Amino acid sequence: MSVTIKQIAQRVGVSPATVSRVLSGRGAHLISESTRQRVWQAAEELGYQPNLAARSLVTGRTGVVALWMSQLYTSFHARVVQLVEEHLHQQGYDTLIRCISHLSGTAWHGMGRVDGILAHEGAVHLPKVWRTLQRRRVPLVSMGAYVLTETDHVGIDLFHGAVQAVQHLLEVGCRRIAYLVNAESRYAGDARRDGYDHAMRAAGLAPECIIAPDQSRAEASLAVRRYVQEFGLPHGIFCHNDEMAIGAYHGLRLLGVHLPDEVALVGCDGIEDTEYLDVPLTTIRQPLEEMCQLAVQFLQKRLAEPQIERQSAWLRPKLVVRASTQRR
Amino acid sequence: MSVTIKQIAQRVGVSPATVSRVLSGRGAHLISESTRQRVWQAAEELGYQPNLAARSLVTGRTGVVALWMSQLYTSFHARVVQLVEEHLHQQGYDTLIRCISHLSGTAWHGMGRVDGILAHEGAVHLPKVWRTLQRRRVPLVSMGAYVLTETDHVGIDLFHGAVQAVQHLLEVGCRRIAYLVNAESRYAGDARRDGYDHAMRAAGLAPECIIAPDQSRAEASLAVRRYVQEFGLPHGIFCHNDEMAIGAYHGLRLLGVHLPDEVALVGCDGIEDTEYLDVPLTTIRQPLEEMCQLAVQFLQKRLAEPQIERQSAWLRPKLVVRASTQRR
DNA sequence: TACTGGAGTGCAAACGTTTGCATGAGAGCG
DNA sequence: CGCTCTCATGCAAACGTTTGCACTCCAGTA
Repeated sequence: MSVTIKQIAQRVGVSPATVSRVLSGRGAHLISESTRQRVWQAAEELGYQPNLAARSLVTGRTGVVALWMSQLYTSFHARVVQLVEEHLHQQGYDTLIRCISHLSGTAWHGMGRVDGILAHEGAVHLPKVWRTLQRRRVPLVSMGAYVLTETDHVGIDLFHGAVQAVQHLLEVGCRRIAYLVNAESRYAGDARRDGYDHAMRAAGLAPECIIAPDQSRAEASLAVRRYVQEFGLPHGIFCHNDEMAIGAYHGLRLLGVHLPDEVALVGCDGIEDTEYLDVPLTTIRQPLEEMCQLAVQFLQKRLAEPQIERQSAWLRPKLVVRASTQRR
Repeated sequence: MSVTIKQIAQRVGVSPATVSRVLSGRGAHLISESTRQRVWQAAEELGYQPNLAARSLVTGRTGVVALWMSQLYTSFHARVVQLVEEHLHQQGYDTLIRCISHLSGTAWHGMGRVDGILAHEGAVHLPKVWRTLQRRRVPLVSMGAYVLTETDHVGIDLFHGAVQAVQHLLEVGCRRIAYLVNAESRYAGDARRDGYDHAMRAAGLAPECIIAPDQSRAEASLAVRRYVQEFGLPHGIFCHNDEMAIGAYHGLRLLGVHLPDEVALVGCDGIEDTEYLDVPLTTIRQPLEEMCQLAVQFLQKRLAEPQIERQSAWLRPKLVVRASTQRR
């Protein structure tokens, strides 16, 4: 059906081996200039496309990297996908995407399809999954705020991010500062939570939590309204992420609360949406460009030299001050 | 290095053919119950994982589908990716993602890696790309508002969407209604534009355009401000998409214009962000769930029976009325 | 008893590459 | 002329599956 190197070989009058050496690039320097040209031309004319399965079978490489995402709901995640895909593409890899949030089982058939895995956030933390990966020795880079330190990883230091957020709120005069978080993230060794607690205690203040059942805007909005009705208005709210911050913003608006004079609000992650609200939100921006680039770089290094020791980087997020914390 | 069917065959005391029949599932019914069990057990014990390259080589199938996205910036695109990945996963396929916006060249090496392609929006319209696909006879489903009708496709009828938007604006009393669009989309046979023009002329009104250099919020905001300063305030604005609508909202707010009393605003696509603004935006919601599901279904059908005739569906978007067009 | 048929299994040939090793032809040198 | 060395190429064995065909039993039937 499709064109093979044999057909090209026949047409040019050389052996398949020669054609392979020219077209795969691996042995092109061994072949004479004139033969090389004739092979390229024949390949062009016949519309040759290499059979990648056959190539993989013998080389053991696929040229594909899997990107495991813990979720894929928001523009934040879209941005990660975009950046990773872009960098992988530049390095000649294709990107296989796999979203963990709606998995039927833990077993993944397609591991043999990829040369390595980039895992964002918790995608890879399930002990069962992690053990499987270890057993099969799949090159893996974990990245994001919630990272697996047993393997190569690029972390975002959101402990520090949370500390910055709280300190900023203290500076603009807040004393009662609440932390808005979803029920799940509350316990999972969450660095934001730890940073918040740490900064509050350092300031001699009592931490308090507003807990929403999930990370959706709607639930965040609801949770904030309930909380305010029961416990009164805090001076400031630090939110687990920007999505929840937008929910909080929404909830406060429904209550007729004025930002930033009555409540100061800080989000986390740095998505574009918080910038376009009537009162743009102060946030902690994650350096996603750097993270994605570094993660791809780590993986590539690992693929080239499997035996090198563990690669690790921690990136600092940056406080971006906007109207939601700027009091007159 | 890794476990093969030969090793399993040896351990169980049968031929590789038998093992293959059991584990691939393709010939399992031919094999006796007891042998089948022994093979499964041995495979389990040895931690067998099939070599997918070898399998692909002989079957000609890969179990991977490519998703071509025209862009990947917004939550709208994230949602498409998520839905497609979910449906493909359910059908046993892995998803290879490829974003067209930052391509180095038109040639794609990895076509042989996939069984078929799902292309969202303009991803596949370049004549060169389209011809290549035709030549290679890659199963292809085009989907979105801007669709390739020469192949299987699931379209969103945004001509009708735009008509609904304009009619709605007319109903709430607008006469001067402008269309906010980016420079590129302006000419590309854009259905929104055509629908807008059609509805305006049907109402005996003159179309007018606000043109931004690109689809970004920032440029949309700027374009609207410039336009208003030069030509005065229209009664209503229909925006090419929600991102631009948010930009317009932002621009109008900077001008101190009040929504919806001074200007009524309608977006397009139906992303979540427009719902959480201080004045939630009326929009035209695309039925993405249905689109993605249908697209996957079409592709599957095509893969099962390559010779069937062209599959086509057109879905109607839905007007979602919110505060930005509800005058008191 | 001889024949038919089906159930269970094995043999061996693909599938399209890559690559270690061998080969042959010249060229350069003494 | 004979030797060595390099350059360009070919040979053939992998890589791990799947699958058409053939074979062997054994039970059922005439």
